[in-house]
Amino acid sequence: MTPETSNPEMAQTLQGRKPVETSTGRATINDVARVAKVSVSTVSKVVNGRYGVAPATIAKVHQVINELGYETSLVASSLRSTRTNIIGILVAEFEPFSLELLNGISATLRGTQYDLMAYAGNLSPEGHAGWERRSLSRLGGTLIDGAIIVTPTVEIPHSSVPVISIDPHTGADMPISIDVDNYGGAYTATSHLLELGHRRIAHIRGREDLQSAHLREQGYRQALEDAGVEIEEQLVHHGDYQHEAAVLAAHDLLDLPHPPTAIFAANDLSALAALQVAGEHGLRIPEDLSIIGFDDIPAAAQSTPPLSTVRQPLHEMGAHAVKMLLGLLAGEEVESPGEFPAVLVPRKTTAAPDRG
Amino acid sequence: MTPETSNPEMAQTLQGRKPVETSTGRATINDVARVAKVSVSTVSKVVNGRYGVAPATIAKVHQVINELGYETSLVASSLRSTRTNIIGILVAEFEPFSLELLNGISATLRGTQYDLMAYAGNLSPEGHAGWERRSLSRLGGTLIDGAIIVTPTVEIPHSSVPVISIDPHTGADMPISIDVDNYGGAYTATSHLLELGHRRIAHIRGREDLQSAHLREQGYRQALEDAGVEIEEQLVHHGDYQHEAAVLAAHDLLDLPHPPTAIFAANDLSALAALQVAGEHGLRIPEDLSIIGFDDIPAAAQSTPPLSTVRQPLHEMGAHAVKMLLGLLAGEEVESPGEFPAVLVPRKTTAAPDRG
DNA sequence: ATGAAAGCGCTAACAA
DNA sequence: TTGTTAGCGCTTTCAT
Repeated sequence: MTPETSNPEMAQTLQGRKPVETSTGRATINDVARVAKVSVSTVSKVVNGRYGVAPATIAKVHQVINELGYETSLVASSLRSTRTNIIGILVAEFEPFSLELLNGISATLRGTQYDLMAYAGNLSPEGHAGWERRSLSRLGGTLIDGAIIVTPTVEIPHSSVPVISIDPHTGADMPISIDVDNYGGAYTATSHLLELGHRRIAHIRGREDLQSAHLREQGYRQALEDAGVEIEEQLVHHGDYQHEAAVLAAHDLLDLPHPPTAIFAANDLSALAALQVAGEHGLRIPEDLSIIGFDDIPAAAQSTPPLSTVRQPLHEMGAHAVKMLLGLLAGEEVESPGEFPAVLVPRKTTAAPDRG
Repeated sequence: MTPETSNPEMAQTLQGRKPVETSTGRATINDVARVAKVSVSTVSKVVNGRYGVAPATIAKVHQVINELGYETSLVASSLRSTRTNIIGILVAEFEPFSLELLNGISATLRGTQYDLMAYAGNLSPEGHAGWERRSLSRLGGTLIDGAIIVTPTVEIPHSSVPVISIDPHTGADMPISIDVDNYGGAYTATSHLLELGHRRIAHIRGREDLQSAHLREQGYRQALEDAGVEIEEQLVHHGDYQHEAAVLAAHDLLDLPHPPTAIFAANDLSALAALQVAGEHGLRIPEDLSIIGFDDIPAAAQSTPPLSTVRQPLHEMGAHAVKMLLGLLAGEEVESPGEFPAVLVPRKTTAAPDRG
């Protein structure tokens, strides 16, 4: 119960002009209170602009705050109060897809009262299923006022804070979510190849447990069917949205006795992998093989040749997520919007098949 | 002092199989302790794998944890203990530059014990000077074990956690920092223009209070001088690394009675602005005007025509920052590395001046 | 092997 | 107008 708990050396600092640091390198509200000779609650009131503090006291406290370089601890205050004015965005990792989204989210949040905290906590030893539940639970309710979860793979439990999910990969009982038209985008990509004159069009799949992958495959199949092209099952190859598997897939596909003239990969990462493998096979792109991806990540524009793809309007999707979340936070009713349109971005990896 | 503080409804849940939720939507260590009929300290020991708990107790506690979906609160535990295993990256905002860096940082952190938290807290009403100090103070010492600060503009105070700064824009007393060769990059960009045959080369400056801007201008001036080209001061125009000012600058420059045939902008954002203005002036790029930027942000590759620029190896710089920070965290001595090389990326906005 | 109790830095009733 | 007090959820001695 003795009040001399910490940093006794700063007891009479107001007269000495030199800036004061706490021994631990960080001033606490207690330090401020002691130096200013007021109670911690008074300091708290000043810091939070509450009514009922004498002007002279306010001035004194502010002076000490400046002297000590005091800044309220996010952690401590968030533990006690409900509002933190921080929006959390939870991602499995910071790859191009999340980064694009983050860009749109950040831009939309500018000028509002909210700060943005992006958290990637995929590093659990048990693999990464359920990262979203863990992260949300660890941050939710205290640190952040609301969350945007990117490509969650499992159901999000009803959490203590409002949640919006972007491009959820399960079909299930998600909270309010934002999605691209996976089916339509795949249909568009495949049709583009068809219109160029391709008939032997292969597909490298996405992760089997994710609904987006299924929808993209369905779009692909439907486009072929509508064009009256029979689907050869050996041209539909396993993949999982990652580089490794796509490299394998591309090898298998190109080693076929009668290889495809075009490949539609379920995402850009896979398409880029196929592009690389095609090069190793001595194939010229797009003369010998057309390749198209899905997502339009930044790297797609920078490959040689630049990758044709289908774009998810990630920027707009992020922006929309923010608007919905702010609505939720303001206590409004919000509804999931329809699917965002996927648009064809033809670059240099698609062309008519070489009839030579 | 009564132990029945919260969630009394989950008192006899072990027999009922259905999953239990707390009334507030989030189970706490107290809920677990009560349901498992042990003390909170025992639960804490189990969660953190401390010695001295009976196997049977461990099993029971784990079972309850699963039932309740309990997850330790980052906020609460970080308030009490020193280690959080979270690295913080502090940015003014999530723009392309920081995002690129984040990408490299994230990749390097993968597989380590650390999670990554990126925080953008520029939204203070007083403008954004000093955001780095505030953010660091708010998160440091408790939430994060170490920090990487991107383009800090003021001196970083000795903080309670290890700090690495990337591309600090002051020349001053920074903590360990990572930097690109601003001078050399600017020299390279200007030389590129010179070699193409340009003589009337304009420069749109960066923010005057930032050292990087001065170095880039010096590189520009030195390259001209070394080439024996006299500098016309009216061709060196104010800018501040932002779109707005660059638009103004480009207008002024192109409205000159004897306009430049080439522009070296202090960063890509400014160059892209110039590109846009040149279009409005009816100029063909690169026939009528060459433009080169600095940074190589993703948007640079996607403009029409794609922007020639000088690249900062942001990925490597981020990776290096992580390595140094991990070293610091492990108690090792680390030194600031030399400047990272800036490399010329000629794209389609630079060409020999049109002699027509 | 287990639990009681103190306290991390802060906010918010409530008293004075 | 100011201070006292009781926690937020957790970790950590220190008893038992």
